[in-house]
Amino acid sequence: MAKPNSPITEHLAYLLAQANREINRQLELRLSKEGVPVEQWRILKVLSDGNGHSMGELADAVLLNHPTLTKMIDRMVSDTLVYRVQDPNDRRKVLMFISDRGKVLCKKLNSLAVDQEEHILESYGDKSTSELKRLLESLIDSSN
Amino acid sequence: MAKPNSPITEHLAYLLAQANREINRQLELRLSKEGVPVEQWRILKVLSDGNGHSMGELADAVLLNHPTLTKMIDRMVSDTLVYRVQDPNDRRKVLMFISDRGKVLCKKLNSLAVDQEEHILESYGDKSTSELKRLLESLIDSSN
DNA sequence: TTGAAAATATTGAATATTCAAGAATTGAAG
DNA sequence: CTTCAATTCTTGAATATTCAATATTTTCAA
Repeated sequence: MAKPNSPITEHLAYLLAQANREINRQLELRLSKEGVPVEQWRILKVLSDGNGHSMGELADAVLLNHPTLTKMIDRMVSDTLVYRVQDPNDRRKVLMFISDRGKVLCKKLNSLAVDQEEHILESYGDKSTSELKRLLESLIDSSN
Repeated sequence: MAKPNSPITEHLAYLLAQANREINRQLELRLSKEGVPVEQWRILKVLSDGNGHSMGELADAVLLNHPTLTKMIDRMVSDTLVYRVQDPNDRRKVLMFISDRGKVLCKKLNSLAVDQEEHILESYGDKSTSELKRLLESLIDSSN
């Protein structure tokens, strides 16, 4: 008998891509109110601990390749949202810091993002959301 | 008292992006054995039902914008994996079909993808995987 | 101490994606 | 019928991303 080839919509990789696309689209829509791409919000959020973060560290944290990050940071420096400082302990590294202007923007973006999370909680449910988060974390863990 | 700003790693949007990136990276790695990007595998898989699918339908199914799909299909036509036929019932539409060569390739890709799914099942577990799939489907549903 | 290898970030060329506009066809209202 | 709006797909220009190569600094073994 013929093996019924599972449709693409049943693959985990596809479901993840689809869910990610949809949620990201919604978030993008909100952040566009401030004219900021999702990646820049991530960068600002990571830097908003006030510490310096190297480019490599940042690239990992915000899920961008090094060259892509470099060019995005160039733009953000032009917009005076962040600034570069050479790491005094290891001069190969560049430490990124958030500016005051960046902090102000980040706050606005955070509340837009919180809006979205709340909207998800409403339509999707408290329980499902936290369970999904748990499973995603554990999937990520098990992939390393 | 200060509101502790939740780190980016706790946002659903971030967890989805991270999981998607990782799983996609793994799949990419396997499919690269045949030199095919993930999106092309999706296209072949959708077309492998043997029916004609319009570009709009395909774009939705494989999570690509229209112009991006058009250009990717151009490449696949050059590689004789798929071909275009004008829809006789609505001449605005183009129906895409998979070629014999495309079918052969798709089979090979399917087994590479199955390898990955099995690898995930092993390291992540049967139960978690099906539960995660269920939650993702329901998230996608609730977003429409 | 020196010199080769590793780590870090950036650059430039090649490639891919996106946005806005265009061409062709259909639908449907007057 | 005719015309105008909507649908479908493609194109070209602008933008963004990636790959490979480069420059700089550090590490570490000989």
